[in-house]
This record gives sequence, C-alpha cells and structure tokens, in this order.
Amino acid sequence: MFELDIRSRKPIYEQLVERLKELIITEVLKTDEQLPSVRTLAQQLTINPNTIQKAYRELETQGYIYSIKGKGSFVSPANDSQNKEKLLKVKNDLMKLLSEAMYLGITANELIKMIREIHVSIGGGIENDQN
Amino acid sequence: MFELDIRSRKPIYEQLVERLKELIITEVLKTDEQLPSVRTLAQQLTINPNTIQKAYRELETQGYIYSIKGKGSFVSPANDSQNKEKLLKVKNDLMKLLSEAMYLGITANELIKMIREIHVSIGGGIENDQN
DNA sequence: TTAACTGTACTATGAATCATAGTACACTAC
DNA sequence: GTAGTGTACTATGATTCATAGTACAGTTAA
Repeated sequence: MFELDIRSRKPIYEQLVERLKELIITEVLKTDEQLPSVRTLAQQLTINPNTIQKAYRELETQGYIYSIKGKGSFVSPANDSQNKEKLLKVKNDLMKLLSEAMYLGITANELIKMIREIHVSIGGGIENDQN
Repeated sequence: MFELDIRSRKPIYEQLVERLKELIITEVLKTDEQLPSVRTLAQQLTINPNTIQKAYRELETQGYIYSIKGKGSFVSPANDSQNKEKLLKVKNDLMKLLSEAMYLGITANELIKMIREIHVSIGGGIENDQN
C-alpha cells in the first residue's frame, strides 16, 4: 500500500498516520471506504499489528477515521464536528511555517501559486459541487 | 526568557529550538546578536545545560545560529548558504500542511489573507530595502 | 599568569517512548 | 461454529530524553 522508513527517527506509527492522512486528504481513500484491517496491513508492511492499531487509534482521535468493532475501520466524512478544533491547530501550524518560509525568502507570489496548485488538485472539483 | 511545557510529550530541546527559531525569524533576536550561554539559560529555565546545548547544536545544524568556542553562540545572517536545503524542506512541509488546511475547509482567500498579514509583520520593511 | 567565563565532548543513570510478541475478549458476517 | 473484524492487556528489548557529573579547549579581562 505504501512505503515506510524503518530507520527514520520518526516513529513508524506516526509515519503511518501521516501517509494515511495524505491518502484521505487527496481522496484516494474516499468517505466511508474501508481501510485494511490491522492484521492485514501489519502483514503487508511486515510490522506489528499493535503499531497499526496505534496509528488507527490516533487517526480516530483526530477524526479522520472511525472504527466499528467486528466490522472494520472507515474513512470519516470530511466535514465532521471535530473540524473546528483541527482547523485551529492547523492554522496555528500554518502561521509558524508560513513565517519560516517567508523568512527564508519565499515570496508571497510563490505561496499563492502553491495555493492555486493545491486548490486545483484538491478542492477544484468540489467548489462547484454544492446544491 | 520564555516558557516551556515540561509535561508536554514534545521534548524540551525541541520546544527550545522552536521558540528560539521564532525569536530569530521575528527578529527579536537580530543577526550576530549573542544568545545566552548554555549555563546561564539552563539556570534561568531550571533545566540541564546539556539540554540547552542539544538545542543550540540543532539550531546550528539548521543554520540559524553559529557558535564560537570560548565566545558564545550568535544568530546567523538570514541569507546564508544553507537556505536552499531549508527552503526545500519547508516547501515540502508547506505543501502537506496547506493540503490539510484546504481539506479542512480553509479557503484560498483566507490563506492569502494570512500571507498578507505575515508579509506585513515580517518582510514588510525589507522589500524596499534593496540597493 | 590567573580567574572566570564561553562552547564542547564524554560517561552514566533513570524515566519514558517505541516496536515487538503474545494472549485474550467482544463483535460481525457467513 | 468459523473466520474475520476491533480492542485491551502484559511483558520485553531498544531507543530516546533529561539529568548529573566531569573534563578539556578557547576567550576575555584583571
């Protein structure tokens, strides 16, 4: 399903959270789509099921997936009730990173260009999809 | 000088790196300005000198400060030779975070507004300062 | 030179975290 | 029931984090 760097200082379960979040955000994994079971994914990635479970638990805490005992784990709808908290956190992180980027010399125009690119690849098809 | 959260899961030295980077980026600490010595800062923050040293070493690796044995640690000039690597890393992080932000519903307009704010507070007075 | 300050490099210890292994239980679907 | 899900434990070893202590090299000023 994807690659992990065992040697990295970043914990495996954090890499998992990051990669899965990407797949959800880019809608490779769609709303209510079922994720691989902890045991299946553990076997595929040759890592321990507990590590997968830790990643899934974290994703559930962050509101990106939901789990049903006996059934499986699934992608949460994009606009859920936890979004406000997440938004605050992300905005805070963004301010820091944008400050650093501009300190390092990235221009406002470059940033706006990046935003447009993402807008096309992520939100482009959604913007006009409202009823 | 500033506050640290001892209970946080985030290591103290990482918090130090983050806070000092902020002070450098916002130019509260200016180029070639001397930082507190490892022992002094350790005493002020009631933490171990080794922890301060670890943070300073990390900041030096990242190119934000330089240290001279026997003299002290100082803020590096903003535009040094390591900027290109830093820029690549920051751009990469920015793409991820911007994607997440837009997935969560932040609009392009909001982002542009944030960029303008930072532009004013950081780069505002510099833009016209070229010879 | 001496004293007091800087950065830097070690070793050692205890606490916490990470990943693994193994076991167990509750729930769902067939 | 059987086989598949999620979930919750315990235990172990490796690694990381923060501390403590010691030591050495360079700078500065008396």
